[in-house]
Parts: sequence; C-alpha cells; structure tokens
Amino acid sequence: MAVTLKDIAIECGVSYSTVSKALKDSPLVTEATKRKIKAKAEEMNYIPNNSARSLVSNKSHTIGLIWPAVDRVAITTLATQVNKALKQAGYFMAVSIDNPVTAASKFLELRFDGVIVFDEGEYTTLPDKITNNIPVIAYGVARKLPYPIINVHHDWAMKQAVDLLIEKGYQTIDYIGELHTKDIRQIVKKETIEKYCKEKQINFRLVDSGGLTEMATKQTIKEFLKTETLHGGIICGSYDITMGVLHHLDDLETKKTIVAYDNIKQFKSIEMPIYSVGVPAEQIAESLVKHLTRNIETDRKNKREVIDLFPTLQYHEKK
Amino acid sequence: MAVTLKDIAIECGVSYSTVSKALKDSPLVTEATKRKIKAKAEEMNYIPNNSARSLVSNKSHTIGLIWPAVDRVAITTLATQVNKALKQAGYFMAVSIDNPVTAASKFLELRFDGVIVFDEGEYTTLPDKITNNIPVIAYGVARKLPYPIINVHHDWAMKQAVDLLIEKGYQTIDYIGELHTKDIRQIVKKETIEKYCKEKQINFRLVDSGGLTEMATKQTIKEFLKTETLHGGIICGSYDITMGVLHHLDDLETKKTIVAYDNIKQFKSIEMPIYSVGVPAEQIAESLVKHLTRNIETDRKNKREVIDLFPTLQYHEKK
DNA sequence: TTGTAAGCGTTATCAG
DNA sequence: CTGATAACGCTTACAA
Repeated sequence: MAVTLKDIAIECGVSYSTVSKALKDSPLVTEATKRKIKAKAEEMNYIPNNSARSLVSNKSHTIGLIWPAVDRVAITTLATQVNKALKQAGYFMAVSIDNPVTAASKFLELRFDGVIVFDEGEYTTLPDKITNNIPVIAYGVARKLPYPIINVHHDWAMKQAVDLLIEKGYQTIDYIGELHTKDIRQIVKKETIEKYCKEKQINFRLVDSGGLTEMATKQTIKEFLKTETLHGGIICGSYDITMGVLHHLDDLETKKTIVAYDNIKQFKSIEMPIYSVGVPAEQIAESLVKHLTRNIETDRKNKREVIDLFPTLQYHEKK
Repeated sequence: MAVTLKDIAIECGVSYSTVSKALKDSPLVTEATKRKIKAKAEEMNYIPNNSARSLVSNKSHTIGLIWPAVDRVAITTLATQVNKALKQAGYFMAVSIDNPVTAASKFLELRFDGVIVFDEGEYTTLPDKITNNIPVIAYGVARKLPYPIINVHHDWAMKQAVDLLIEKGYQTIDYIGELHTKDIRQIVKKETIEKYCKEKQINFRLVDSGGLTEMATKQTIKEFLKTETLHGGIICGSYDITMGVLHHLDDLETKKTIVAYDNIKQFKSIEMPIYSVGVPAEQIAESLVKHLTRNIETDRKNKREVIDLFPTLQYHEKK
C-alpha cells in the first residue's frame, strides 16, 4: 500500500508526529531533521492521505463545481477561469457533470469545502438538506435562493445593446435568442428587450434561435431566412447563438451591426467586427471564488444574498 | 457539525456499529431495528463521511477524469457517456480540467479509486510516481505507455473513408484536418490518408484545418477557398472540423460526399446527408469503464496494454 | 441479534 | 525540539 507517515518515521528513526510536523514546515522541528525527513519523503514518494487529513481537520481544500450542461463554449471559458482562480486561492476544483443534486450530495460525502453551481433555474436548485451543510455559491440570475448568487445583470446588458443600436440610427431591432425556455437568463433578456424597446419607442422583433447552441441556431435561422429577412441592428442572446447567426451573414458583414451577449475572448477571433456586452469571465470567476472562499474561511452560513455584476460593452474590430 | 453514526445511535438507543450495519442493509440486523434506524437517519439528514469510510476501506467509489481540453464537442459527448457508464458501475465521476499531473496528484491525495485520462500525447502522460499508485486508463491512440490505453484505430477509419469515396467514383480525395500538430491522433489520420491513397493510386490533397475547433477550421477554410476549390470527395478529421467546413458548403450539399471522423449523435442533426466513421461514444465509454473497474476490483497493477476499438462507417440521412 | 473494540492515517495537544 | 497519545467517523472482526 501507499507510504504513510509511519513508514517515513521508521526509515528516519523518528516518531511519526515529528514527520507530520516536518512535512508541514513547522518551526517546532530542527532544520536538519526537516531536511532529512523531507528528502526521505520525496525518495519514498510519499503522498499525503487527504481522507485522514480531512477527517481530523475538516478541510479538503477542494471545491466542487456543478456543471450539468457541459457543452456551451461561453461556460467552458468561465469554468477554466474558475479553476484558475480557485487554484490561486489554494483550492483544487473538481467538476461534476452529473445532475445537480447527485453531484452536490456526493461533494458533501467527499467533504469538499464548498460548492459552485452554474445556475440554470429550477433544475439546478439545491435543497436545504444540502445547502445547510456546505457553503454554496451560484452563478446566474438573481432569484429566490437560500444561498448567495452572483447576479449578472442581463437586463442592463440588453439596455446597453438597444441604446447602442438606437444611437447608430437603426429603426428596428432584431433580437435573436432562445424564446421558449424556462431558463431565467434567457427570459430576462427577452423581456428586457420587449419592455425597453417599447419604452424607447423603437420597433423590435423577437426571433427564436431554437436553442442555446450554435447548431440549433444555425438551423432555426436558416428556416427563418427562407421567408423573412433580418434587419440591420441585431442583438444576439449569447456567443453560441451569435456563431449560429453569423453562419448566414458572411456576405453582409458591413451592412449590419451585431451586439452579442457574453464576454469571452473568443469574440476577438470572429471574422467580422462585432460588439459584445457582458461581464468578462475572469471577473465572474474572481467574484465567485472571492465570495465562496470568504464564506468558507469564516464559516459563515449560507444565506440569501445577491452579488451584482454589471456588463460592459466592448467593440471587437474585424480580425 | 454534521450528523454522525454516533448521533443516530444515541437517538435510537443502540450502539453505533449497529447503526453502521443497519445503514448498509446488513443481514446481521433485524428488519425492525433497521427500519427504525434508517428512518432516524433520514430524519436527521445523515450524510456519510467518505473520508472516514475511505480511510478504513481504502475505497472512495470515485473516479477522476483528466480532461484538460474541455472545449471540443466530440469529447463532451464522450465525457457524458463515461459519467453515465461509471454511475451504472457504482462510481462517481469527478472531472479535473487542470493540467494532467496536478489533477492526477490530487486524485491520488483524495484517494480516488482510479483515473481516466483523455490522452493527447506527451503533455498528458502521467509519471510512474503516480501510475504506480492508482489504476489508470487512457483514451487515445496506441503509444508506449506504462498503463492501459483504449486505442481507436484511426488508420482503419481513414481507410474505410477512402474506400467509400473510391467506390463512389471520386477521382481525387480532399482530406481536411489538423496537419501541423503533435497530437498523435491527427498524425495517424493524416499519414494513413497519404499512404493508403498512394497504395490505392488515387489522387489526394491534404488541406489544413488550422486547428481542431470549428472556429479555427471555419477561418482557415475560408482563406483556402479564396484561391482553391474543394473536390467532391471530402474526408474531415473530426466532428468539429466538419462543422467548420460545412459552414462554406451550404449550397453544394448534394454535389459532394463528406466522410467525417468521429461518431457522435450530433451528426444526426446536420442539415445535409453525411457519412461518419468512428467508434460510438457509448462504446468507448463502456470499454474505458469496463477495463478500469476490472483493474480496480481485482487490484491489478497498471501495465502496458492496448485495447483495440475498430471504427465503423455510418450514413446519416439529410435531417 | 447486538455491542465492544481495534485500527485506518492524520493532526494537535501536551509531556518530556 | 521531540515523542506519546487522543481524536476525527467509520468498518469489521469478535465477544456477549
């Protein structure tokens, strides 16, 4: 079996509690013994047993990320950033693509220190049974939740988009997004467009993307274009939707203005100039990690709390 | 703190070992006591402590998946299938998108039962230090590795693709794939096309996709098409590459035959008829899980072993 | 059928 | 500075 503290202790002729201290660089051990012990540990390929550690210290230095919809590019970027931010904060990130309750339960059993959920509405809500026992933070749109959520102001984003298009002189705005869904983020975007355009007294049209993925959009928009035509001012509900729409717009490049929701670096590699409005993934990641680790380290109980993040508009030149 | 076996024992007026047994449905406990204990455990929201369990049993019933390149659709599908297969086999899957050695080391510390690596060549090779201590299985292309690898015969796939196009009467074959790479899978595909086409005395051309993602392909092929034109028989190196190529082929649908590598259900939703050649994700997943769990459960040492999987050709009608 | 007790690999407290 | 030792929550002989 694996090498334990005891094995090292025997090899070094010291007690295993000394080994424990030495490996943690405790000031209670001479430099000389420390060196000897560390060398031996390295040589014997000692791997600490997290189960034993966590049993006594109640810490695993591991955070679980719940990410059921693993196939959207924008979220991929966010996950990568969260991994990076957690690492910097001294935590390891373990992802589950299983259903949220299963994943969270297992994270609890594994005695992870905290949980991050990519919230998508009801489906991803964690029960009290779980959230009473482990610090949780969600990323999504503000809704009634007994744990904190990072709230990206999709409404704010949409308003900025509309304002920009008005300023550019467009008479009608086409919003392309997922229209038939229970995902609050999508609902907020759609409804904001509706309300705000009415308020600003500008014509608008809601065009269904048929889903959130590039492929769904590509197909749905293809059908749409058989009988209709897109106006010049276009707002796309997400990066993936934008990609699906762009599929059909190659030759129209300069005639239209596209404002896309999301804020990820991939926009920079798009073959036409484009505006995007969103909160940069790094910033979301940082915020998630900051709040979660604070709650862990001060072992604060989960409670309803909304952390607001405001999208900004960016222009990406033609590549 | 969390509820423990002891807490339940006290509430029920029994010893905690009885509780332990009852919750595992041991035949050594009366049905009546079992019922009482189980009800109490439920009521008190007992969550077993995996650290304690794993400390004594040396089992965590958790498998780590190492998946550094989280952004390719074909792999997403495989990951989902692996999760499903592991679940069925009684294991929980925890994913790391961190670098392979970091991820594997942490999996070891967490005393996971095994590790699956999506192998991509040197970068994803795990050192002996790790593989000597935990069952590992890789998914990729056969190469010298001290642990088992599921080997998908990319060469076989390419040969079938070429045969099909020859049979269909094409005089020249265009292979579109990542040409400049160290990823063995891509190299094998490219080189097989080269050799096999020469052998069959048919003209061929290697067209660079500029990467493995849809976006890279889309852009590179756009440039390509400014000066060149694609022949009628096309082989694409992957699903994502296919999507990037299709971007430019909308109106040519019926005139060309495309054979794409990979075998995932997404091909079914493509807007033109297409052939795909590959091993279905379910089958790869099943094979990975079968071999890994066998090695875990018989605690067999890792050793060089290549498990061959042969791609099959499939036709997907126009959607 | 139930209870007792040893032990899994650590950390942390307290004596030496 | 170093070494015993209790404790973490659980499983599993073995004893009652």
